[in-house]
Amino acid sequence: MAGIKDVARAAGVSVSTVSYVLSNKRSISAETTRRVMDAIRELDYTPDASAQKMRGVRNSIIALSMPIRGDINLAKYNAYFLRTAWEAKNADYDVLLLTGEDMVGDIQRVTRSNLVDGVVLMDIEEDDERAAKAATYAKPTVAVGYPLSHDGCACIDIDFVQVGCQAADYLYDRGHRNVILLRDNEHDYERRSGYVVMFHESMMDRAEELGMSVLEFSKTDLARFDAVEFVHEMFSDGGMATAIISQAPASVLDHVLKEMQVRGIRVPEDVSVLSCGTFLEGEFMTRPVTEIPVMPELLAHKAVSLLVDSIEGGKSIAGMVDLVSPVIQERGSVMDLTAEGGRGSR
Amino acid sequence: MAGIKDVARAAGVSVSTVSYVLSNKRSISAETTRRVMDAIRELDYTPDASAQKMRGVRNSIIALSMPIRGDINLAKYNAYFLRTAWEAKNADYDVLLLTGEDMVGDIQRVTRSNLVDGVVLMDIEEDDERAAKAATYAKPTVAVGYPLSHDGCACIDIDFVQVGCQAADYLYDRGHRNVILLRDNEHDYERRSGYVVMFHESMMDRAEELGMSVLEFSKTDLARFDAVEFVHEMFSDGGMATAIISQAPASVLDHVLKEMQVRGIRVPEDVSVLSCGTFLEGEFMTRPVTEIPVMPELLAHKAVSLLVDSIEGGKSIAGMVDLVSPVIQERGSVMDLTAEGGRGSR
DNA sequence: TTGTAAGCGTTATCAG
DNA sequence: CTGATAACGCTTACAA
Repeated sequence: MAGIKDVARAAGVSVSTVSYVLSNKRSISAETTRRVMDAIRELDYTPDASAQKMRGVRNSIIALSMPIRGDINLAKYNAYFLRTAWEAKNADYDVLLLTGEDMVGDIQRVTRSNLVDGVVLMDIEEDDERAAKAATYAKPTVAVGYPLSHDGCACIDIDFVQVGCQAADYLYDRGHRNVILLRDNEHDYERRSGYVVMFHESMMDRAEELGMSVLEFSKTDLARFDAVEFVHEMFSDGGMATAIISQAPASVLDHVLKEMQVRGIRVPEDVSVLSCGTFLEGEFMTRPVTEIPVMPELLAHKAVSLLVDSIEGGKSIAGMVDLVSPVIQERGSVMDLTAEGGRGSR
Repeated sequence: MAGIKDVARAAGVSVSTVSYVLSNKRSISAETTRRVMDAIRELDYTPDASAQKMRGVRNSIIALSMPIRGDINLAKYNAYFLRTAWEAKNADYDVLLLTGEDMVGDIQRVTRSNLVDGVVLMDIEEDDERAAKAATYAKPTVAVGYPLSHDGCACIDIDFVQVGCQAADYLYDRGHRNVILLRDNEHDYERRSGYVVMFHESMMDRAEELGMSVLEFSKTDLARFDAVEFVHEMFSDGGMATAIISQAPASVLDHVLKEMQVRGIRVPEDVSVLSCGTFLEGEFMTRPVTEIPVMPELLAHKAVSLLVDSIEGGKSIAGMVDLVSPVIQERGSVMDLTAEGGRGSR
C-alpha cells in the first residue's frame, strides 16, 4: 500500500504538502495541487486510519451494542437497529456491532482503546448492566430505553408511563369498561424488559383509577400461543370484554384477528382492538389496528444526534433523560361505544 | 486516559517491560509482572488500538456489507446477518457494519485505510457491483452468494442449481406431474437476486426435462399478495396441480396454508407443499412444511472461517467458489402419490 | 531479567 | 506558498 511518502515523492513535494492538499488547511498553488492529486489517484492512496487517529483525527465510529437473544421480536428489533445504522451513516459515522455475551467488557474494550468515539445501547432492560456500568466507558454513551440505573449515560425513550395512561384513557373515553390485555412475550416480562413492564404497570394503575376491569392473558410466548384458546377464553369468561389491549407482536395479534374473523366476531363492531408499544407498520395484518406505536425512527434519530453532538462538541451527556410523548395512530379498530348509533370511531 | 508510559512510571519499570508483560513475548520476573499488572489495574490501562495497529498488530475487525432495501425478507436476512456476526465474534473479530448507498466506495475506504482486515459481502445479486469490484479492495473478501463476476473474492453459497433439480425430482419421484410455483418477491426477480433466479431456471429446466407442467403464480409482493386469489386461481384453472412449490417467505406461505385450511383443502392429502430456498425454521406456521432451506449457519460459518484463514494465513482466496449441496428437510407436507393406499410421505 | 531507542504513517509547528 | 521535523502510543530489535 502506498503511503503519504510515496505520494510526496511521486509528486515531487514534501509530505506536509500532501497532507495539506488533503486537509485544505493552508493554501496550495493550483499546480502543486494538481500534481499531488494526480499522484494520489495514480497510487490509489488512502490515508491510514490508525496513523490519522494517532494524530487526533476522529475515526468516526460508533459502537452499537445489541444483545442477541433467542426470543427477540425481530420486526421491532430490526426497525430500531436498521434505523440506528442509517442515522449513523447519515451523520458520517461507521457502526461497530457489539453482539457478544460479554457486552460490558466489549464496550469497555472498544471505548478505552479508542476504537470507537461513542456508544449506543439498544434493547435495554430495567436492570441493564450495560447502562449501569456506563460510567466506566471512556466515550459518551446513549441508551435507547430507560433503565433504572443510568447515571453514566443519556437515555432516549418513549414515555411508557404515558402510553399506559393514554391507552386506558383512550378506551375509557370511548365507553369501554371491561378490557382484556394480551401480554407481550413472557420472556420480556421475566427479564423485566424496561418498556414492557413500565407500560403494564402504568396501564393497570390507570385502569384501576378509572374503575376499569382488566383481564390479563399471558400465553403469548410465540411457540406456545394459541389464538383459538385466547379467543375462546376471552368470550367464554363472562364475555364481558369490549376491547383488547395488545402488547403482542404483529404475527400473534394477526392470528387473533384471523381467529375472530373465522368466528364472525367483527372488529371494531363486536370488539375493539388497541395495540400498544408495538410496531405494526409494514406488517401484513388482516385489518389495520389502532396503535400507540414505538417510534424507532424518532428515537434512533434523537439518540444518534445527541451522541454525535456530544462527540463533536465534547459535552458530557451522562444522566440526561429524554422521554418522548407517545402518539396514537388511529386506524379504526376501536369502537366509540358512547357515540349515537354505535358506529365505529373512524 | 492512561498510556503505557503512565503504567511504566507507576510500576517503576520501562515501557518495554509493560509491553512485554502484556504480550508474553519474553520472560518477566514474577515480582515485576505483579507490579505491572497492579499498575494496569490501578490505572485502568487499555492499549490504544491505533498505536498497536501502526506497529503491525491486527485489529481484528471485519466489514460486513449488507445493503438495506425496503423489500428485504427480514427473517432470512436476519438469520444470515446475526449468524455472521456471531461467527465473527466467535473467531474474535469485531464487525463493522456497512449499510450505506455507496457500498463499493465504503468498502474501498475501510479496506484501504486498514480499518478492517477483511470483508464479508451479504445479499448478493447476480450482477453484484460489490463482488465485481472486489479486486480493488485491499483486504480479502468473501461473498455469501454466487454472483456472475467474482474474480476478486471468494464465494460461498448453496448450490441452487441442485436445489432446483432436487425440488423437481423430489416431486416427480412422488408422482406429481402438475405443480404450481408460488414465486418469491418479484423485486428479487427484477433485481435478479442470485439464488432466486438460479433456482427458478434450474427447476423449470428440470421440470421440462421430466415432462412436468409448472404453472407460475407471481403476485407474491407482500403488500399486494392475496392468498384467496391464489388459492382460487390454483383450483379453478383446471385444478390440475397436485403440489405447490413455494419460494415465498413464511408469512405469505402461511396465509396460503390458512386459506386452504378454511376451504377444507388438506395438506398433503389434497395438495402437497414444498418450500425451496426459504428459512422457515422458527417461523410460526399453521403446519410444518417440507423444505429445501437456505443454510445461514453453515454458510456464515464457512464464510467467516475462510476469511479468517485468509487474514491470518495471508493466503489469497480470490476466485474460490464453494457451493454447498442442499439438504431437504422432510416435514410431511408432500404426499407420495405412488405409494399404495395414498398415505402421506411421512 | 530489564532498559534504550528506532520507527510505524500521519498532522501540526516552526522555519523559510 | 512550501519544506523539515517533532510528536502521537506503541512494539520490538538491540544492548546491557
